[in-house]
Amino acid sequence: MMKVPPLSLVGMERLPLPLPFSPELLWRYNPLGPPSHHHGPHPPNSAAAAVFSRAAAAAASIPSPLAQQLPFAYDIKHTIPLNLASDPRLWTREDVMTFMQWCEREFDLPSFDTERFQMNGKALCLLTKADLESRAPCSGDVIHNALQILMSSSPSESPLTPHTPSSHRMHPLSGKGAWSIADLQHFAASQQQGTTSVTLSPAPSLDGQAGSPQEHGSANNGVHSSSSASSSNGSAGHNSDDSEYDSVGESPERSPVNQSTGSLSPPPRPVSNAHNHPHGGSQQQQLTSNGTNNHQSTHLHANSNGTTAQQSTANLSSNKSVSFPQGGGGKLTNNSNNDGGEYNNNGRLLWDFLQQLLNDPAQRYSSFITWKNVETGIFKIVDPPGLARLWGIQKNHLSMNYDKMSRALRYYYRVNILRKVQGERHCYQFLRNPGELKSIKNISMLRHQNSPVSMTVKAETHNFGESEYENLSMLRHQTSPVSLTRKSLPSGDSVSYNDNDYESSLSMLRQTQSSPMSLTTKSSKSSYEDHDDQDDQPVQLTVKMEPSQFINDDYEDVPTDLSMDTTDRHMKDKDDD
DNA sequence: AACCCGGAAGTGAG
DNA sequence: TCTCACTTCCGGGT
Repeated sequence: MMKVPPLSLVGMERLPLPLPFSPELLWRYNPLGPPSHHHGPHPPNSAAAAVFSRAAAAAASIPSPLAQQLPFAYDIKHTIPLNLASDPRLWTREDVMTFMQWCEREFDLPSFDTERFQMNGKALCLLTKADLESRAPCSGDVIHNALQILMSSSPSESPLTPHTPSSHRMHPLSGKGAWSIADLQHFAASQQQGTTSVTLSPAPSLDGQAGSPQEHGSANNGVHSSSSASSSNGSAGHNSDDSEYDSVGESPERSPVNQSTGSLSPPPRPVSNAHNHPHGGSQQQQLTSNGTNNHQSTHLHANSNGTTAQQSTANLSSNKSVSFPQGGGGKLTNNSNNDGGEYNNNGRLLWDFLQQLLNDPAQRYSSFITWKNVETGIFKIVDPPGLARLWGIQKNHLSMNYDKMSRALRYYYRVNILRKVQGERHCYQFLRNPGELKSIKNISMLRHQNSPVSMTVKAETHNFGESEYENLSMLRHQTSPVSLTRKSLPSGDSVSYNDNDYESSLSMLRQTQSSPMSLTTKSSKSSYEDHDDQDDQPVQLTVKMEPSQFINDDYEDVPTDLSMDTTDRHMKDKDDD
């Protein structure tokens, strides 16, 4: 198994985006990459600003320990006004102003619109480069790079710095607002250096929100709604420091990563809200320092030298706001402390990862993956190789490609998390909403509920109207504990589920509900690879149901005049032809 | 050639 | 040791 293949992240240039997972991810990589970037002190003049920018970018791409080796990084750190803390995240609003004015002088930058930088240092650091550039068009990149260097040289916040559990819980964005391309490249380089393997810690997804076909249609009105949903959660995510974020004039401009990680990585929250409150007021981050949850799942990371983080605690403890109790490094936290008992998989699962990309408030990943119809959960992988690379990074499988990733996607067919949108390349459809998925302890359980194929709806992507969708949604809800399975169609058998089939299926459902069938659990090597025993049956409708979940009345409401064509997934291509 | 499919075996984390 | 959620590889189809 090639986890770290000899490939670089060539092509990551096309990924000028922060990944939606926590920048702490980078910490896991040993900072053993050669300090190839070495730049002299930046010239303190405007002509050198570009050089500075480039140098800073290079420096910023280097993990903190390396950055600290850079004269440049050293310089800027010691050139900023003395009254400024070396860690910009500790700055007050006034400090930010001081810094901005210093930058103006130091780099001969145009005057800033101070109104646009009415924020504290932490908020400033949360701004992405794009954010900064939008606020300071001619100098945002410089500011960004300067901040990156300062942050990088601040031990506690270095993405690559080993850290204590407490540091681990810093605000996901505080360390590094985003993965720069350089980050990725450096990461790849460090991987090639034979540094240790890593476990990535993605940001958690937002639950039960956008992209969930089953979410009440009103909950998501397209991209923007998902964005707003995330945003609302995002603000919720900044618990202890909300007041400070207030200083950020335009919260939407806050770093999307920040938003996504903050909002998408809700610590423990009541499960009941996952479904009922798409916008999850419940997702208010319980970020108090009591955080037993936090510590529970946090890890102590050691770098290659075996040293554990030690230097960060001071900073972090002094900066209360950064403690962001997220499921410790993104472990699948089945934290018993979790009131709701939901699993916070933190984007570790593919579906969650995709949801995070899709629901990115700033839509920064739309060049990789985008909703085609958020109402129905249909999305398109715009850049399959790119997305696969992102996923590979997320999982530390750098040899990931679309072929492999799509195989993982196909496993979701069986558990009715996804289906393929027929006839459209790279188009898939979520069949379950994230909240629902998160409430499921493990996906394999779904196969017992919806095993291999439930009534799969052949939806027309473009005209899958909301009403129709609602029907489908309802149908899926109703049939959630039930699956209709037909397997092993003989070749040439073109029988498909037409409306009549669907009717008969419903009929079966209604019948079986009065005589519930018990679930049979099989163990198999591959959790998704269960097979029913009827494989030899030409056409076999199997109804599996979970009596306890079966509600009679629900099926009374199932529309019988669905205008959609229902078909068995297994039939798809044959039928289409 | 790219995409899509699903079987089979393997992997790493929990 | 077992399960889970993939990952990897593959042969076959479109």
